[in-house]
Amino acid sequence: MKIATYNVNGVNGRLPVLLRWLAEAAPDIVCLQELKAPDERFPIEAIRAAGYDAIWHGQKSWNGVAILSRVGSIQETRRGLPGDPDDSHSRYIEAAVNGLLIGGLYLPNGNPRPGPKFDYKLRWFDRLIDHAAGLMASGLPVMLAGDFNVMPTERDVYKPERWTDDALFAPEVRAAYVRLLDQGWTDALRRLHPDEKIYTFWDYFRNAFARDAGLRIDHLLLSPALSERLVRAEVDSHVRGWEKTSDHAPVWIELAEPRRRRPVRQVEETKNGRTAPRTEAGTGTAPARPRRARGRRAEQQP
DNA sequence: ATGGCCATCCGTGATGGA
Repeated sequence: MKIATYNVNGVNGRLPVLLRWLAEAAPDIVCLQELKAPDERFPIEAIRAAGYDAIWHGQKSWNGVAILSRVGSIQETRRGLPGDPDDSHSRYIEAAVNGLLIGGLYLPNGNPRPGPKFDYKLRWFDRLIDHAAGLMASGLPVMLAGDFNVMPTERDVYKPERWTDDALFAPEVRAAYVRLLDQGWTDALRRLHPDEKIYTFWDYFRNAFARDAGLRIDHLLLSPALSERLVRAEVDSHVRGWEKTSDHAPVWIELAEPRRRRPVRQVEETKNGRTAPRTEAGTGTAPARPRRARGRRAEQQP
């Protein structure tokens, strides 16, 4: 199963690029950010014609998030983060899709720093961390995906020294990202590419894409049950080079099918010794993992 | 250090983005 996140920077202005990328990449599930359109102007007909169902939370001019799927129904579980009834920004949408729980998010930019926008970013981040704690505690296979507007480390910025005071790289914001990950989330791109230069955004100024002056700010975070299914994680950076493109590139992961709990006898008959030790079919030989990583079945027991 | 670009809206510039 292929799952992507893409900050489209205007879903209507970007529709040809979005449809071209959907046809080429054929993701199963997509989180979109920065729709920049009210609910009634979401291009649902074109997206259905491309083979996708969708839910969306729009807003005039700014923000806006959506979840697309071509693999079964989308059961919306939440729109908007809890913790601030006065928050009018459309920045979070959550749904159960194809056996996963997916939170699609667009974290505030926060510039200039300091200032009220930066304060809003930190408060929003705190609300995300609170909500994510509940998702993690559920033991469900959960993914948080979207534009986090945070470069986690110096490796994720083309020129870190120029960004130290920016709201995307400020110490408080990076610390909040660490607090989130410390709940047990896995940064999918970094786990599979620990030392590579990976960017997901290149600004429109100064020929940034051609110079590869980029930032890594779009992330896919996996709960333990999903992290162990992660097989690929990539950035479709060539899309950033298309005409009339977004300043972000699509980012995606590939998840293996959930491992089945087969009888031990069947495992031993069908596999040689190389894979048999990895089974969790009651052999007690599965590799040590954090307690949270136990299967759903175990979590449901009192 | 500055400004560069792009999308949106009852627009002819302002604002937000990162």
